[in-house]
Amino acid sequence: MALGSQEKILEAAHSLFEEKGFSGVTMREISDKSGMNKGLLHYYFKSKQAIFLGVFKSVIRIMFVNISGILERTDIDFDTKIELMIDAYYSMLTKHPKLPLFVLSELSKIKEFTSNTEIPNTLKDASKLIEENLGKYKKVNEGDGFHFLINLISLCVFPFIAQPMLQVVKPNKEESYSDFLASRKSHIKNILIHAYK
Amino acid sequence: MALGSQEKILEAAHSLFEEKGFSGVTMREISDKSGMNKGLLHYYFKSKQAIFLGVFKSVIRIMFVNISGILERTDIDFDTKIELMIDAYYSMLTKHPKLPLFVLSELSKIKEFTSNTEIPNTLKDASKLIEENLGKYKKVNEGDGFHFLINLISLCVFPFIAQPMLQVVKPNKEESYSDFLASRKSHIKNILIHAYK
DNA sequence: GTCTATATCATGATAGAC
DNA sequence: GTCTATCATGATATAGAC
Repeated sequence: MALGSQEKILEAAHSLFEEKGFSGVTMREISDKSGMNKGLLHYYFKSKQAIFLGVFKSVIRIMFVNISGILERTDIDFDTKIELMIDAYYSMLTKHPKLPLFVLSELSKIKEFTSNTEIPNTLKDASKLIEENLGKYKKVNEGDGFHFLINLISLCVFPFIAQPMLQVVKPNKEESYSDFLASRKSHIKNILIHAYK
Repeated sequence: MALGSQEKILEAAHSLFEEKGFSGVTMREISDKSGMNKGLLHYYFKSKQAIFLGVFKSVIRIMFVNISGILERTDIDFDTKIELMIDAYYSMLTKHPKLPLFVLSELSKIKEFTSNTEIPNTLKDASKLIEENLGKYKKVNEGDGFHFLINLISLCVFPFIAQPMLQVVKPNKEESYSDFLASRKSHIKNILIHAYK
């Protein structure tokens, strides 16, 4: 798959921004990593912020695309839905372990140009699905649908974003941190299913 | 409490770094916010990194000081320990909601000068306490002590650091996000106590 | 200890040749 | 579309007067 110049720029920018954040990356670095001339960056994008926005929008989609699909399904029971959502998060996190920390970190810094972006709209779509799909399961108490979702996401995502800190604290050094993360998958399923039974 | 020049610099730097990250802050900003002359910054600290390191060390201490104390206690039972630890995290997070995201984000970027810092040592201290104190409770399965600790931290901390994203997704708009966070406190206690019973 | 002045370099962005 | 050259600015850091 031969990438066009614009794609090359976005791809290089993606990996750089994800690693160092918006203000930690220079146009020169994006130019070097993508192999594209510095002038070209400004031919395709009017500014550094514009490149960042392009990256950020695609990254948000990666974060939510699998999960939305599962939330929408009505042909499976509660326990299966839990399993599939955890699988979906793990699939995303295994492919893109640094992605959630990047998104959350940048989102907390962006104040000025939040309104310029379509980010909130992309997110808001998930909001209805939560209420509609989780609310009707008897095992979830009235109004606890959102708690449930947050619990699931917290238990899956946090150990990934806190890896740099937790792998230092981890007691059993014979087991690698990625093995530990993998072992958590069934652990999380058990906890959630028991907690809501 | 009159602050010395060095403290003024660190205090201003703390709030700026926490908000915008290492590379998002300039020496000029620290100078302006602290009211200290730009030249003075270099009189007290040899570089921007040195200021950052001073801030980072104090911030790590804030994150762990309360929790370590509770882990060390042997005069209380399992359920009480859960409650106190959640209270300790909530106390810390309410005072410093942006602190964990800042620490984790910077920690994931720091590669080069990790070894120069004492950060890992500060963290490693918590490691022993986990095994020694949680391992002897019968309710925790063999080897699940670390899982338990990660669950507790994930459920407490993640909703704070993901606030910019989750408050957009949140379905019940009548309830504020901080009210939701507060209501989670008892929710988390219930889940953890039930899950390990 | 505090300040001004300045050195040195890197930054994002533009203009214009090809 | 692609490239070079350059601008204007802002960055960290230093030297030295007071």
